Amino acid sequence: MVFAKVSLVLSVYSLEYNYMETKERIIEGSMELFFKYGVRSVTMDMIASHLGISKKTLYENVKDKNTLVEMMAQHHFDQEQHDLEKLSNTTENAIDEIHQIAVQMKQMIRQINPILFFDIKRYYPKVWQLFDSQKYDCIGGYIINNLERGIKEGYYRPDLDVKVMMIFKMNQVEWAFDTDFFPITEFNLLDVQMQLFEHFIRGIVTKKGLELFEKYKEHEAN
Amino acid sequence: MVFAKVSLVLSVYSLEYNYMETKERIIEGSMELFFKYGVRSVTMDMIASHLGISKKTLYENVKDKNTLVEMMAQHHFDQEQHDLEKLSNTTENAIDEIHQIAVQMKQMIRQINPILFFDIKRYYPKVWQLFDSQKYDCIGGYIINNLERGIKEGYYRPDLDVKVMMIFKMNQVEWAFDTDFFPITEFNLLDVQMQLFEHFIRGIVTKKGLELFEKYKEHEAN
DNA sequence: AAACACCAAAGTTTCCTTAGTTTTTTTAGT
DNA sequence: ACTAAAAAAACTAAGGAAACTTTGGTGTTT
Repeated sequence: MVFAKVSLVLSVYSLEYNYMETKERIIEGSMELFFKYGVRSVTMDMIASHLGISKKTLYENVKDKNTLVEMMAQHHFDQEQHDLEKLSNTTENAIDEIHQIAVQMKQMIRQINPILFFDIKRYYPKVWQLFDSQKYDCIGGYIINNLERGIKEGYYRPDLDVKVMMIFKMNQVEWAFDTDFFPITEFNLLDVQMQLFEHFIRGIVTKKGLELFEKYKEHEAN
Repeated sequence: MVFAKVSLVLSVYSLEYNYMETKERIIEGSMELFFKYGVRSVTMDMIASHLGISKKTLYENVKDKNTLVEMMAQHHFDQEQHDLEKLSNTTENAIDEIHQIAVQMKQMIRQINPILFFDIKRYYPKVWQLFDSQKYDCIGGYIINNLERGIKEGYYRPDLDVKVMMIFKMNQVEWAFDTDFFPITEFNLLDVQMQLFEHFIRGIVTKKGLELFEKYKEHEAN
């Protein structure tokens, strides 16, 4: 009787194992490898092997490597966006919010081998461009909202041109990922980004905002 | 009249008994083969043959191979849990208990071909994930109880963060099964796990606890 | 800068095995 | 003898492993 119950539960669970699952698995699995080793050094054979499927099956689900990289990047971008959107509703103020953005960026940079950005930019320039424009639409809008929120709350300087600041910030992030300026062998990507992020914040806050920011920084250090 | 009634009851009873018996046999029988040869190399034909039933009968009781792997894993997990729960009531103290856990783990590893874990993780990732979360709920809780018991009895250090230790221990076990770190061709899985288990115990005990642990170790060597 | 050679990896194809299903044969019970 | 159930055998489709072909990135030479 009890045993039959368990068996029933497991049967229902098994039904989810279908087509969408395979594609999702492929994206997640390839993302793990790309994050760890970059794109160029991860072969399609490796991905198939990692997933326990044949190359044939992989190609039945994915047109080619280029498409896979796109899908992976889109997936990651969507996730990132989703995480950002959650912050608007769960943070107390603009400083808390921008501080959480920094924390999230830190986590992302920790789990991604910097060679990933290099590889995509160089070998998959279309993918790079695709997300370059999406970035301005989505994340850019998000930054503008945060800036406006901070101005309203009195934490950011009221004379900020929010559009200029948005463009500046987004270019700064991209610029700091550029290995021409900050060669990987000389600079720690995480350090560079965090340095520039703090610099940006310090440039936009009021006295009141700075005090609050220092508090959050202190809280994070403990 | 009465005779006809009894006969009906017995028929219903034996039908239920037969059904449960077959499914149980299938799980136990497939578990024997999976433990010995892993999952991938054990075919449904082999299982049917091993059990002396036809493939048709096998599929009348089990939806598909995926479901069978899940059922087998659940069955094994339940057994493991049951065995663990018995230890709380039959052991004299926390050291005795954790020592018995080590003994049980040793027995389990002895009877399982390591390729089983590899196969499930790679080819049945959903099954792997299913039991990953269950692990933290059940076995994690059990470890915390043992740690709290040991602290109360004076065998474990009172400043232990039991939650941190639980998560650490569970991740350690999983990590030691990872063939990326410990290739099967170079390492004996049992040795690795026992080494790490002893190291873990030595890290949590008081002086008093260590003396007692040494006693149990000595007793086991004889 | 262009041409060339090399070779690993992307992408494709082939052959085989196995999961799952169906049909045929055998067995057991009445 | 009859029938239902189970076993054995045959079948189909899908997926895996391996082999094969093509491509593109890189290095060398002119």
